[in-house]
Amino acid sequence: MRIAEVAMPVPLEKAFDYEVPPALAASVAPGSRVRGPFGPRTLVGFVLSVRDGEPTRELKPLAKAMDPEPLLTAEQMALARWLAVRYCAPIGECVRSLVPPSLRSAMRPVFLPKAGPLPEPPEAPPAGFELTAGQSASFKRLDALLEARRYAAALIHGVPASGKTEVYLRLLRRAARGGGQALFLVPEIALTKPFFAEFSAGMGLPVALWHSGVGAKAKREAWLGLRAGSVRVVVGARSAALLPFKDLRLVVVDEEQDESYKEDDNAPYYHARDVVMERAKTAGALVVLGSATPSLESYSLAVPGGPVELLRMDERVAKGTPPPVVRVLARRGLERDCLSPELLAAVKERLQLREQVILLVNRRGYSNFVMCQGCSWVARCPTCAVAFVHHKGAAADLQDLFAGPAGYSLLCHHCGKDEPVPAVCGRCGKGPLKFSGVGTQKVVEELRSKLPGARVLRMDGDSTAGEKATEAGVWGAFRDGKADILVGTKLVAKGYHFPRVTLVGVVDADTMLSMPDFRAAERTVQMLVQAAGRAGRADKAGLVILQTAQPAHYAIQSVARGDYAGYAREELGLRRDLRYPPAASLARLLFLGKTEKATRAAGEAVAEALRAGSSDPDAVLGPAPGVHSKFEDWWRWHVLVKAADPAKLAEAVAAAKAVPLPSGVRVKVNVDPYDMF
DNA sequence: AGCACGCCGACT
DNA sequence: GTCGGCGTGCTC
Ligand SMILES: [Zn+2]
Ligand SMILES: [Zn+2]
Repeated sequence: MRIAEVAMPVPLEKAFDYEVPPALAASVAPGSRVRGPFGPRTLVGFVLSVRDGEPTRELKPLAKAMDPEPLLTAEQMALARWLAVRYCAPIGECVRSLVPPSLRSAMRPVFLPKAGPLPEPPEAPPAGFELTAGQSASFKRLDALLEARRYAAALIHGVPASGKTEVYLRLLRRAARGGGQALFLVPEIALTKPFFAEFSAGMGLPVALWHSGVGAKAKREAWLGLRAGSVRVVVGARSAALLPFKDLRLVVVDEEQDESYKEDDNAPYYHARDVVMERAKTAGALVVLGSATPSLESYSLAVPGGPVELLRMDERVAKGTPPPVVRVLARRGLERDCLSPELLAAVKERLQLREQVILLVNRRGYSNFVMCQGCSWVARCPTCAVAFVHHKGAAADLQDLFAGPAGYSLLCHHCGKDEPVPAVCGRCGKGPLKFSGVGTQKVVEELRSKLPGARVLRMDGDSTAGEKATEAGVWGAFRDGKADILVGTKLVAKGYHFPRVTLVGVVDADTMLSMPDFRAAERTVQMLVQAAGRAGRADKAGLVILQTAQPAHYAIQSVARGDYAGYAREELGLRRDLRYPPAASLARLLFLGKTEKATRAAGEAVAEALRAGSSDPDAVLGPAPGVHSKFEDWWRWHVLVKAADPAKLAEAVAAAKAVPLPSGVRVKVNVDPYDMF
């Protein structure tokens, strides 16, 4: 009997065997879209493999082959299997993620177009462009790697405005010659209409656009065109990493540290950078990663003799421009005002020059950390090294245990450790301790009183649906010069540039360093370097003034010295000691339930089972309530599992999935997560 | 995830 | 006496 192994679009680990009726045998192959009975209903799934043999159980026959040819390529089927293993995700969901919804379950057959005549990109770059020495050296090296037509990966570590984009453009154009295909990954936030228009014009041949907002028809056209090889260049956000290619030769990942490349909401929880590197290996293509602040994931691979080649671009294109300056203002945290006299003076000076200022303030809510105002010690979990969060008795039963004077306690959101609030500093034994950071409201009030007459806009950026419109209004008003100072929670906004901003003030770097997340320092460094790159103009150096009570912190020191390599070395050492990515593999098992009791019980049961069955119980952390302990009526608790490598992690995750959960509780498994809240 | 089957409460 | 609540279990 001919048997087809079929992945159905359900969140189940396994695939299902079906009998292939002789009439369908000719059109059922790996990658074929097929319809078959599934319990009481019928579903459209994808064939993983076909074999002849004796069934070990009674099989139902497939009802139909949907298309004349397999919709998915062999490479895509292999990719689906890789996704399922790498991210501990159900195979059906992995296959599903590779097909746009309009093609996934279409009842009409999908005909694959044949590639027509292929337009060639213009050989010569547009005139009037002289590359800098740094651009030229990077381009030459990368072009040689591209010409070799073998798998290779390179990381361009280039200061902001070093002209990485021009290097990408020339490489992409080269890759698209002779039938080749190229993928340009761009962070969601940078993928604007003007950007796409300029990029398409620069390429000199049709470019497909791919992101979540692209309509069904355009997606279908792009997907089929790439599959056939007639579409040669595609620019897209995260999900473009999952597109089909006929002859992939180059992938460029711009701003490779950008967290929008990680799918953190739905299975498969993939990282686009990992996906394109895997695909480039099979296709024999070149991957170029670019960043001013490389992720530790990439940077740790870009060592001499390592799998990624490091290229540096330290020189800015506009050579006359003075480099941005980062000034560290040490504060003790005792001050009543949140804006130091030095910062205020700098703001005043910029306003007199009719320039603009952005003051960055962290979002509040999860930023209630505990810091000593005497010695700047921060209360951190001894096992996780993550800042404790100062909680107003979250769970009633916890409150009973640790009813301090005011019913507060310290909670580690990684492992769930719960401690009474200390009376004195854990380092100097004195104090006083302070319990919260600064909010935008307070900064605005202070500006009003100390700089009367300055036009101030405030942006809290909770980015809820209702606030999207007002948010755009604020960014627009600031760009149009309707205010001098923007007090906000983020530095970049989709489609906005602020050439008149010459000063970025980071009001409270300590809050960012003390976010309850093992990546807090990495994010702080990236934000500060990006801020420095964004402030300033062609004729004027940008200035970043950051206020911190921890001027000696390794992250702050590295930024002040402009020593990213030093920072990365230090951080990587810590990640190794504490077994966090990229030095180890990490899974976040997020439990979602309608009642807190059941949700927590699920976490407890799984954590207990994992610890009992493991020779390394310290590798299991939690359960702990999420930083967002409840979202849209769902309670959230999580368990973290660490492992030396992905294979060991997969074993632990499999064991976790075998634990029966209380009814009404779901679990989401996120491997190497970025979202820890 | 769906979808059916199951066994207890309050309706015509 | 049935209609329907959603707990539990299975899907080749
Ligand atoms: Zn102290
Ligand atoms: Zn902890």
